[in-house]
Amino acid sequence: MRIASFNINGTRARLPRLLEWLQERRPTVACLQEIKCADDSFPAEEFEKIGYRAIWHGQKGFNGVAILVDGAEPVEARRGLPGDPEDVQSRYTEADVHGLRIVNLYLPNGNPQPGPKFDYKLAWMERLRARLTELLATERPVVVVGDFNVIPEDKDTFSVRAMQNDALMQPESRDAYRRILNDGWTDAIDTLNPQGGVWTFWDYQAGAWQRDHGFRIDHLLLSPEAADRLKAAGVDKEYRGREKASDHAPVWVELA
DNA sequence: ATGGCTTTAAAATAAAGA
Repeated sequence: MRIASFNINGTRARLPRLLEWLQERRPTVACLQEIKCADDSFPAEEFEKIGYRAIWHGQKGFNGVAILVDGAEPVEARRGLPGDPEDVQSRYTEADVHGLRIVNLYLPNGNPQPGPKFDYKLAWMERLRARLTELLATERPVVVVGDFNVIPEDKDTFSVRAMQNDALMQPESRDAYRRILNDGWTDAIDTLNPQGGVWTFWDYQAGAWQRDHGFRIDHLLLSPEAADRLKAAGVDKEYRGREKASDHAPVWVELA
């Protein structure tokens, strides 16, 4: 089965592109971020028409995550990241699909840094680590995907210098990501591409796509029970070059 | 680069993104 993650940057603006990708690539599970719509305006029926059932956690204007499953009903296991009752941003959802726990997240960007948005990002990452530790303890296959907004290492960006002051690659952001991995998660794309140079995001500005000025911030993390089943992982890069594309490309992992 | 585009919301600009 193939599990994909795609920051689509607006469901309505991107709907034809999204339906096209689903039909061409047919992932078993498609996790979406930045659906940018309220719960009652998510176009679930458009996905049902092509055979996908969905759960979603929307928010008017920005954020928002959804999990789509080919030919089966995702069973919602959690909505929202625990640890802060004051946090109302829609960035986290979990579902059970075919014996797997799927975690879909949209981690806060954190810019500008330093500042309250960066503090929120780091606090969110600690809350995430706490929740993922609970999931590791279940000793079940768990797949954690999404837009992490973290460039894990220097090999994951076209230019360290261009990004050096960005929240995505501050030492605090990287350390928090590393702490999560060290708990026992496998970064699927990094494991299969240890040399780096794999991008999942290209800015709309400054001809970043044309110059291949990208970086890797969309990640697929596997619990040990899921990592045992890892067959392949990759980026559907060509979708970034299409008309009205998102600034992210889909990423995916294939499990036995 | 002190955001060079692009989205949403909403009716002209503003916020947010990475």
